[in-house]
Amino acid sequence: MGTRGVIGMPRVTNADIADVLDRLADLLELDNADQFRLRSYRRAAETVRGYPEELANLHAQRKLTTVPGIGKSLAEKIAEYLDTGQIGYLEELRAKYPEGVVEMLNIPGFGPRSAARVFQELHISSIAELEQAARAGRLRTLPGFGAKTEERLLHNIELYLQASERGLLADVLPVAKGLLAKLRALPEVAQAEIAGSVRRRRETVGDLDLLVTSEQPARVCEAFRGFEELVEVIAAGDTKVSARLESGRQVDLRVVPQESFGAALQYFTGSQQHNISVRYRANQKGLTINEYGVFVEEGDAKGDLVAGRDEEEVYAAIDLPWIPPELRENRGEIEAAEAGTLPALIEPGDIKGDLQVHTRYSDGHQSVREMAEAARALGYRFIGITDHSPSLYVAGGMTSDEVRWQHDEIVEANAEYEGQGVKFTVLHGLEADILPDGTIDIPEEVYQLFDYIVGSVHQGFTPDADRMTTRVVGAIESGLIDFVGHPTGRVLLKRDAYGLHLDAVLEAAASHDVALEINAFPNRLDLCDVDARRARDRGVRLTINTDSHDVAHLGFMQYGVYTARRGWIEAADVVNTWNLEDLRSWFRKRR
DNA sequence: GCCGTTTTCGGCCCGACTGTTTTCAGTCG
Repeated sequence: MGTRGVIGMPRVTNADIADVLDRLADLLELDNADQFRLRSYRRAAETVRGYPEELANLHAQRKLTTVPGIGKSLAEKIAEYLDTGQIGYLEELRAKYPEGVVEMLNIPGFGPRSAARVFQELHISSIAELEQAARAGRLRTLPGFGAKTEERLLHNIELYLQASERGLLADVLPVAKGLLAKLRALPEVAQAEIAGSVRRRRETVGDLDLLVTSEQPARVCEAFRGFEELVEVIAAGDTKVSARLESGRQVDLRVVPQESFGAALQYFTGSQQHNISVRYRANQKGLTINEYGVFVEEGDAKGDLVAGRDEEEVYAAIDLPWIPPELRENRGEIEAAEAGTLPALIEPGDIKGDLQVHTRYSDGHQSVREMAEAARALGYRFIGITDHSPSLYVAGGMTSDEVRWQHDEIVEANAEYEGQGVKFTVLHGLEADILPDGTIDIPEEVYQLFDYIVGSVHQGFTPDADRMTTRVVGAIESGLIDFVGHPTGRVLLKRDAYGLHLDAVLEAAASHDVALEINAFPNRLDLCDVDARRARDRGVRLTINTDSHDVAHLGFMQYGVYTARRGWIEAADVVNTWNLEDLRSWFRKRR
């Protein structure tokens, strides 16, 4: 932030712009701005983060205000940022509130009103100073702050400093399912579901939301508080419990009556922006929606309940079909639902095989045969073995001799399957390095043995987006590779994507009919949802693969499918949902 | 801040829990 947008500097991405808008919103909160004005900034940030077109391009065409939620004022600020790398208004606010005060907003239970007050009235401008003041009992001099507030604050500062970060979906989902099973086993519980971002299958999640229906909500809350997984109860009433897991992750349980289940599930699934749009739409129709149901609006009196038992009913009340949770990000799903153009999303069962799998020939843990058998057990029709090419020494890249031995093994396995009448095929692929000079690491003398080639970047990362783009586009145009593995190189919670001009990559992929991978490994999920959607919109084919290095990894396929669903992807867009014959003839086109 | 087949002004989603302010503001989701 702050220095982008200057000629010759890395291109400003939508994510950069979204970050700036969020930072503006943080500062405006401290400044006690009107809540609706604030919402405009937050909403715009979320829209921009998921927007399929680069705002930098739109700005060049003077079309920023075509983005929903961006009017004259925000367009000017975004334009200023794109042109100069700065926003005067943002700098003004920054001068007013030190960075340390903005950071206080991250402390649980300590919001903008509190942060602004301790700064203005006690001149506290960092979390360290805040902690000192609380210890010294100086905060209670402020009206509304008591000893208990100080005590809680100190505890919450500890929590923030331990940074209970977002977690990978694959780490949190099993925990959520475990808690769900325990809730379902309670005699007072009628129905229980996971809600929140976990249900929307976001790639990383913060809190965990659980929803239960019961006639005896207080008893359910009581029982939940006793779960051994909870190390601390943050807040607890008769219908709601907030607690913390040992990992530091917060869990929120809500209990509602059965007739409200659908309304509550819809509400607690979010996203917040999706719900705002849903409720606004309800208001337009003379209805009001809360977590207990859809009601006819009748002034101040509680109107008649018209829906709420299940989600279908809730959406039907506002004349929409049910919308899959993965799409509920306010990225056009409501408009698509209204127009009857929601995608028929890909499902895990559509996948017929995994096309990126490693064995002991490079850095995998098992043999070709063991991986094949594990894939068969999953009900697949084929598996593609793709060990590393020679230049990736660190990962045991194969020599040409090893490629031949592996090939013999695969031929033998296939012969055996055929002899037994088993409809299962092992494909021989290669994960070839796209080298820093743009060439692709394929041993020429064995090239003809491969059914297909995956091109991936593993070394020579550079922050120079132009050079990275040239490399990847060059690989696509070489005619040698069938798809690009983990195209942006990001590692969730660890490493950002190397800068890549995705538009150029998509254009090349579309015109050369090269697919892009959605790598299903839980810390990659690369392409991400938004990029996958952009690819699909450009007519680029996709493939979802686990990049397994162990039989246990084959089960990661579900996470790739979730990401694809969040990217509005249908089965036909994904080459490994095709029949083996169709897939093979697509591979052969290139040979 | 944005937005407009009821509006270019006046709307903008809604409720639970906490601490302390005896009627509510702040925070969160």
